[in-house]
Amino acid sequence: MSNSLHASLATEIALLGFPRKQPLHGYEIYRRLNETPELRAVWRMKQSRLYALLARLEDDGLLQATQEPQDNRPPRKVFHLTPAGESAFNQWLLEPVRLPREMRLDFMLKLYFALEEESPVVGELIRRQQEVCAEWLASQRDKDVTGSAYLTFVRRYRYGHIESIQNWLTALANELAGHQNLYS
Amino acid sequence: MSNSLHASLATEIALLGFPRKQPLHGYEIYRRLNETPELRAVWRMKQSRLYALLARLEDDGLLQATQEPQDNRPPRKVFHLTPAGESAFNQWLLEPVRLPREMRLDFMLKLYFALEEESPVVGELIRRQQEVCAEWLASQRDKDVTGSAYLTFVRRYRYGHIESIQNWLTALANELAGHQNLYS
DNA sequence: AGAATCATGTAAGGGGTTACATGATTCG
DNA sequence: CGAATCATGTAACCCCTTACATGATTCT
Repeated sequence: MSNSLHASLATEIALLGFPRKQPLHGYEIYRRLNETPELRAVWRMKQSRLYALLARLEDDGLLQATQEPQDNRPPRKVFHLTPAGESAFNQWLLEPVRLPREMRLDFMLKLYFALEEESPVVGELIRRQQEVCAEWLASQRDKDVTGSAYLTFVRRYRYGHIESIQNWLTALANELAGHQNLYS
Repeated sequence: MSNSLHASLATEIALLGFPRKQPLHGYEIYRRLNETPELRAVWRMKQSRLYALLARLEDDGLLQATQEPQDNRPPRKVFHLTPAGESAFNQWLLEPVRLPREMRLDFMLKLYFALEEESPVVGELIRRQQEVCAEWLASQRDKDVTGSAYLTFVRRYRYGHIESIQNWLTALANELAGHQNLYS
């Protein structure tokens, strides 16, 4: 672990979701990322990029690696979460995104891993995101309504985007309240 | 102009919108960016970044600079569009964005400068963007509807976002059809 | 025999962010 | 007298993308 921590835009924390149940080596994480249709639909990454991110997470003390030698193959670097990694992941998982544009990737990743957790987790994530979403709408409303036609257009665009997020979250919450078989 | 052109994500082409009516020096462009409420609402930039972008546009042959000496001040670098710059800007202005997430910044910049042009321009931009938007919806519909609940959620999120863009574009087109006084 | 799989990376290049440099003038 | 304005940038740092490197094994 270097002493200057990477403040990181934090999307990469999602990678901790893979080795959190059992330790995994980099290549295995790569395969899961690329072979899980759910993940491929939202997050694509080149192999070299994945290795770079894993190295950074290790450098930040969230992952720890142990070498596992093999016959006739390069040795595997098996990653497991440190206590710091575990708590960073758990915090990330329930932390709503702070900007609408982060819904597309960051929130979808949270949702993916939250669905793998025990039942209260997804519900809590959605509830918190709904709160933040309501704040977005409120702060749009608070804005000076005067201004040029152009500013009105921009405001209306943002308002519409937030509303569509809100509706989606509501539908999501309703559906999850009824069902358990989420991967049917 | 260097011979290896910057392929550039092209948002910076928007900067050509400033010196396209009369030549301007960098500091003047900086002031307009930061003092126009319309622009501040969508695009914020540090001074050093602006100068770097202007240098790149010059390097790409879209701007040309002439020194204008002053008394007791550093000389101004006055930028004017080259023919290549003019055609790049005009093409950019009518070119719809290719991804929903580019609406927020890129499209809003196109809209801003399109509203400064002669009347057919905005209408044409919106029309073209509506076409692309319809393609987005169609390609969402074409996608395999089978898959996990998670994939259904993701698809619905995207669909909702595109619909909200579509509705906004429609309202915009209607409003612009009726009025001229856009900066009332 | 050639391609894909396994399993790691490094190197080069580009872009963005933040902080800092300079030095006169005008405003409060 | 200190702060903001005018008018340029440079330097250091980090991040991301793309291409390339290695070398054995198993599949077609």
